[in-house]
Amino acid sequence: MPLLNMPFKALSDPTRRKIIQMLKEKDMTAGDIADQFDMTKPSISHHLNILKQAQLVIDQRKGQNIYYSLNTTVFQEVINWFFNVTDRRGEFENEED
Amino acid sequence: MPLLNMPFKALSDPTRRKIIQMLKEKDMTAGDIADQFDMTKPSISHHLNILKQAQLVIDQRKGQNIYYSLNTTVFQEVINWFFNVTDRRGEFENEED
DNA sequence: TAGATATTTAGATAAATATCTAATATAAGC
DNA sequence: GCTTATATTAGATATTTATCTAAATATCTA
Repeated sequence: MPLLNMPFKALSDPTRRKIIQMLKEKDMTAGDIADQFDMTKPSISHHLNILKQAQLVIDQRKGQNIYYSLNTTVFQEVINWFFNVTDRRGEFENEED
Repeated sequence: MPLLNMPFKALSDPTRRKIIQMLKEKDMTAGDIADQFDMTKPSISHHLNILKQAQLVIDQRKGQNIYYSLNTTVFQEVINWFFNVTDRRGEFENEED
């Protein structure tokens, strides 16, 4: 099954895209992330889990907090998919997906 | 509402991504597209409609056939979203979405 | 205009998704 | 060890989505 399916699915939700953009600025705890949304913590936790499964973010516990940060490697693969479609291409051919 | 939401949603489905990649190679009729999938024509028609609403494809009737082709302008905006996240950036800032 | 071909629209349904509340886990501090 | 703070897991529910069959629309041709 397509490697890129999970990241594409993960990025199809506006809340998750916003989380990505927040993490671009700085690493954040789950709680700090949740505070930025009009949504319960379990809901945000669910979104973070989907981002994590798609390998778009990494989590790391520090004491009571769990810090989330971006994992840009998968983004590169998604960008390559777009390059392939628009013919502008990255470094390597990518017939994936 | 985020301008990029529809294209992101549209691209979250593997069938639709495959259609995009087929259209990258050449313009195709709805029927020819449907033939490449193990799925009914109405289902493909539905997928084509979602791609059209997201402005990722354009359709044009020619006689009995309706030809679909890529509309790369919106792809560029999506790519810019990724550039913004990965800090590699396109030509303009894009705080959209 | 009747029949054939290409495609979409309508309506139904099963599966996936986003969200909530309540309960559980994990760590820190007294 | 108990209490508080942070975060996740479990379970329920409403909405969205992908898919199908059947019906409708549009175009061509004889």
